Amino acid sequence: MKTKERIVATALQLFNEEGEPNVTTNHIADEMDISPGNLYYHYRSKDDIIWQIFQNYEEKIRQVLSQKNVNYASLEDMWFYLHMVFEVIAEFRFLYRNLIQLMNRIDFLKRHFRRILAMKSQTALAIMTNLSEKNLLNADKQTIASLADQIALTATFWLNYSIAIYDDDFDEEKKLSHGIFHIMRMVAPFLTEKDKALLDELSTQYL
Amino acid sequence: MKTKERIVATALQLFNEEGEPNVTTNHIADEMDISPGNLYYHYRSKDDIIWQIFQNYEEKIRQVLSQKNVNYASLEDMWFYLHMVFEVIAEFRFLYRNLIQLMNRIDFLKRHFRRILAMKSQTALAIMTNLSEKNLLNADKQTIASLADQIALTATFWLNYSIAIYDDDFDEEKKLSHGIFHIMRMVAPFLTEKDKALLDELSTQYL
DNA sequence: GTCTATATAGGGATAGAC
DNA sequence: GTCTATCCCTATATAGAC
Repeated sequence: MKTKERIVATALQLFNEEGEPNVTTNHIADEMDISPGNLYYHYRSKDDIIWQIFQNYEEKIRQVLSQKNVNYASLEDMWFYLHMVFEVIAEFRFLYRNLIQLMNRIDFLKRHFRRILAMKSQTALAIMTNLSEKNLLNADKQTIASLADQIALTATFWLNYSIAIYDDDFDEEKKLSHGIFHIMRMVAPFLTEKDKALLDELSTQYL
Repeated sequence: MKTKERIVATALQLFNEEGEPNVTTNHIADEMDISPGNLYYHYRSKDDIIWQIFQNYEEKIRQVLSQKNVNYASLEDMWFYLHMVFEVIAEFRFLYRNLIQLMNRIDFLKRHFRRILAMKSQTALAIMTNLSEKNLLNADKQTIASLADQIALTATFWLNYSIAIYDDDFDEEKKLSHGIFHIMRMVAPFLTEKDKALLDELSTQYL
């Protein structure tokens, strides 16, 4: 791996572990065993590094959110969608932990994140509309629209919520699947009896 | 107002306006036309000021969340509850904007906020259980429990969500009532027809 | 209680040699 | 591309006079 890529990889790791405000450019250079000057040869500023990480994030999340090649036709598909979204969020969790501050500091990031958030909502809406048309989800348009927003909000802030509410050493992996179940339970009242049962079964298996 | 109180009041105002990380102790002193030295005579550190503000917040939110003197018996009561919660959140919104960072920095704050969050969930649960027993809310226990958590999560992060999603100059007041409606729409599918109609009416009035 | 002056520390970032 | 050395700036916090 080239130095330029290593900087981004190391920064991401440290940001996720320590929180972006607690990680200085010197820390990053130290961790990589390079000099601070070298780091600044590759990136003009700390925000430049963050911006590069964000672009990597954006590429990944867009792939998940573009519905082109997938036809969501069952509850499992929705499950799958949520799982992928939460995976990407976990990989770039520092972005979500300090979202407002980062958006205020880096204007590009604000605009791009806003668009991604809208996409999340739209994708959730598309999936549920699809399920509704297949009679797998029994809810009117208004309810579905409201659920879609709610799913986007919950996915975005679930990690913060679980940090706020659980003990610190609570297993990372569990937090994620807990979040997915949390969302599925919001949808549960509108599922068919068969899918409700499936969800209950999965609950006992995973939680 | 004594200087000690003015410091807290000014700090709260600046934190809310500029974001806590962007406000230094010098800014606070400047804004008050006192010297930085004087500020440090009254408070040992910046975190000490934040801790004092937090205690003021805690007192207010506990009053809202203690259900002792209120018997929630109608949809309007729930509305009222949400309104009061959102008011307090708005008054201390800087806490919510940088929640994770502040919790990591100030250990007391973490523990206390955790307890308050649990109370929010419990109060929402109590209200809805009450409504359910009066047949104003038609949902099973599992659904109600899930809704209660969802309400606590949404109330906590609604402000961040609206900052993330809306234009910056979007009216503060509207953001709040928008959040209340958002929560009410989550509950709507389980309301009586009469209350659903009431909600729709209020929607057209307020949004 | 309040001021002025200052210590201390650390972070972001650059210059110039190699 | 990489290093060393260093500059600049700002933030928290303290000392000591009034």
